[in-house]
This record gives sequence, C-alpha cells and structure tokens, in this order.
Amino acid sequence: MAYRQTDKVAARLVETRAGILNAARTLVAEGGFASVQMSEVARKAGVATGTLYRYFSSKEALCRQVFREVSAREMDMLATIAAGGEAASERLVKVLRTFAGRAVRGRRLAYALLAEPLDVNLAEERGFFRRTHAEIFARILEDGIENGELPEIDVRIAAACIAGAIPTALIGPLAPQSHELDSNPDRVVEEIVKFCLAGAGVSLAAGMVNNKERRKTA
Amino acid sequence: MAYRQTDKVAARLVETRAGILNAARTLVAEGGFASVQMSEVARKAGVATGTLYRYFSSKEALCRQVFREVSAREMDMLATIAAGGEAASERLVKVLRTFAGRAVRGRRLAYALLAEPLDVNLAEERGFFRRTHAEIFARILEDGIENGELPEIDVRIAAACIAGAIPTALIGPLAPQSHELDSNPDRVVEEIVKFCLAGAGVSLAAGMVNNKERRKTA
DNA sequence: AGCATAGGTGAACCGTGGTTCATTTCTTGT
DNA sequence: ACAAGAAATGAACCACGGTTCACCTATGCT
Repeated sequence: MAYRQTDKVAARLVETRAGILNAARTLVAEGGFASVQMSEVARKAGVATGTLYRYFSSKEALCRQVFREVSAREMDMLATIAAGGEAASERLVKVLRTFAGRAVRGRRLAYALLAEPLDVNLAEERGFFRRTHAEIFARILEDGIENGELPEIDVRIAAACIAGAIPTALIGPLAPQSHELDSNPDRVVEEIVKFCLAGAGVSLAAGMVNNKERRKTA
Repeated sequence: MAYRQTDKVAARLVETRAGILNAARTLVAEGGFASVQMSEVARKAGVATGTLYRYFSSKEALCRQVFREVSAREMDMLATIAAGGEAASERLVKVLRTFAGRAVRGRRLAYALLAEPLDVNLAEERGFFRRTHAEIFARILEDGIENGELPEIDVRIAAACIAGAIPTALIGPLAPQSHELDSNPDRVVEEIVKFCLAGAGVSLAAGMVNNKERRKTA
C-alpha cells in the first residue's frame, strides 16, 4: 500500500470542515437559513461546491450541524443558570433576562433560530431547541411551586407561554421597531420579563428586589 | 362587433373564481400553504391550470387572497368582542378565550395562519394579521389602564407577549399532545388564558368571576 | 521516482413546480 | 349560420439550486 492519512492531513481536514461550518454560520447570521446556498458556502469557505459533499452528506446535514452548534451554546448558557443554587424566582428572572437579552442583541441569529420560516428537517432541530427552553423554564417553575414560592400552575403550559411570548415580543412583526430596541434594549427586555413573571405568578416585589441584586436581603 | 360579456357569463366567472379560492382554501386547511400546488388547485376546482392564471396573476396572489379571506373572519370576530361595552378585563377574557378556543379547534388552519413556515410574501400578510391581533389586545389593555382596572404596563409589549404566548402554547412543538388537546381543550385554554391575564395584571379573582358569567355580581 | 489512494474540483445534470402560449372551445351579435 | 372575440386548455417551457461524477491534484509509502 502507499498512502495512509497522516496527522497533518487529518488536521487540515478538520480545519476545512470547521471553515465550511464557519462560512455557513456566517451566512445564517447574515440572512438566515433561507439564504444559505451551497455555492455561496463553498465560495466563502474557499473550496469547491463538490468539496462540501465530502464533509456533509447534504445541505440539510450542513444546516442541521450549524443549527446544533449555535443553539447548543444558547441552551448551555440557560441550563447553567437554571442549575444554580438560588431561589427559583431568582433563577427564573435570570434565565428570562438572559434569554431575552441575548435575543435582542443577536437579533438576526435569534430570528434564524426561533422565528425564520424553515423547512421540516430544520424545524425538527428547532423543535428540540425550543422544547429544551421550555423544559428549563418548567423545571424552575416546578421548584418554585414545590417550595411554595410560586402558586400552583400548569408548569408545562406556563413554560410554553413564556417560550412563545419572549421571541414574539422581541423579533418579528410584533416587535418594537429596531431602532427602539437598539437604543433601549433593557427597558423592553425588562417589560417582557415582567409580563412573564407575572404570568407565572411571581410576585412583582420579588422580581424587583432581584433587579438590584440582593443588597442586604440575604 | 360580436361579443359582449353577458350577465350569465359574468356570474359564471364569479363562480369559477370562488371555486378556485375554495379549492385552495381546502388544500390550505388540509396541509397548509406549503402543500398548495397550482395543478392540485386546478384539479380540485375542476379547471385547467392555465385557467388559474386568468383569475390570479400568480400562485402568490392566490395564496394571499386565501390568507386574507380566512384571516378576515378571525379578525372580525375578535374585533366585535373588543368593541363590546363590557369592562376591559371582561372583554380581555372573552377575546383571549375566543382566540385560543378557535385556534385549538381549527388547529390545522390556525397552524397555517400563525405558525407554518411560509415565504416572505405571505409572511407579510401574516404580519398584518398578527399586528391586528396585537392591536386589539393593546386597545383593551389601554382601556383597562385608563379606568384603573389594570396596572400601568407597556400595552404594546404585553399585547405582543399575549399574541406570542397563545399560539406557541397551543400549536407547534411546545403544545400539549394533540390527543390531550382533543380530549380536554378547555382546560388547556383556561390555563393559557390565566397566564396571559396574570401577565397583564388582571387580578385572578376578577378572571374567575367571569368564568361563571356575572351571577349576582352586578 | 513511481505508484496507489485520498482529497478536491466545478461544470453538467436533474427534479420540481410555477408559468406561458399556441390552440381549441364557447358566447354573442348580426 | 357565421364571424369575432372571450375564455379555457394543458403540454411544453423554464428557472432555480442541490447534487453528482469523471477528472485532476496532492500525499505518503517503497
């Protein structure tokens, strides 16, 4: 025999793969998944279109991977907060603020992940993403109910409401004008969070305390 | 000259047009806008594909019209309730229940109107539809704030939250299983409405009173 | 150097489904 | 009945963009 893949080559392959994902991710962040064209991805990654198919079996597979990588970061972030040791209502506030805050700031990407029309294959991926959100919310609500911080509500439904309210109020046709979001993102985020907290039965007073971070509460 | 359109013919044209819209609407209700194919519409309407283009300049135009007709009915319904003379919180409860209730019962169509991935042209139409919802909610909230029934909140944002929470909690990946919705739609609707009312600051007690329709309240 | 094999290329291919248009059929006035 | 124009037809057309594949280049071993 006369050829066996060496480390150097393997490294280059990894790099190329990363480059392709990178190019695709950039395109998504610029114009959503709909704007991703294989020829464009290839151009941006500096390879031929055919090459893409040596790394990903199809456009769908590529987009899926992009979706996963981008959404994983978001989910981890929320999961970390949710796993913290604070009181349920405090964790809830933090999670909602983070979720909403990141969505406003990365609106284009948030749009792609949460609201953009996309075909069934990717919709599955999004389904997972959103269900994970809802689960995170639901678990915190459960905690809160268990130890009496929150009233007894259907946590699944409340979680779904939250997971729907936040993106809708921040991105898409019902969101405030972009310039308002840019000039005053925190106010809008606070208002949305307030709505969701109230919906879940968190007393507003408790929410407000968190606003200033425990001062002399503990 | 030798031909001038007569009433009989004009009537037939109107009928054919209606037939086409009807066929298209049926297809939408069955499988969403994505499943609409001109050839299918033609088959279902009993005309040739070419004929469609004598009535609608393009597929987009046809779908747009279908969207408008279907959504107009829904909007009117809500607008009528909103214009009623009851107290703001009562009107709010009614509007939310109607919105959610109709969505659960006509889930396939609601999906097409509210959640299905569709391309930009129709997305515009949907934008109008959703903005109208939000406006209806917002106006009621304003009324409530003005006469002191409700706390002072940002009505635009609250309205957007509501308009996002309800569909998300009822259709799509975060909704309860279909069989649960079928067997127990009212419970789910009530729970969602409760969340939204609480979010908007309607005291739960008031909401509950309405549940039984004023008994001896007034 | 020479061979075997992996990796890369990009122009051509192809399925899909909306749209067109030359032709046919129907309507109406003379 | 016939002409003149309107309406309907549906097979052919076309654009689009993902995918393929025959060919080329780079790499590693002897």
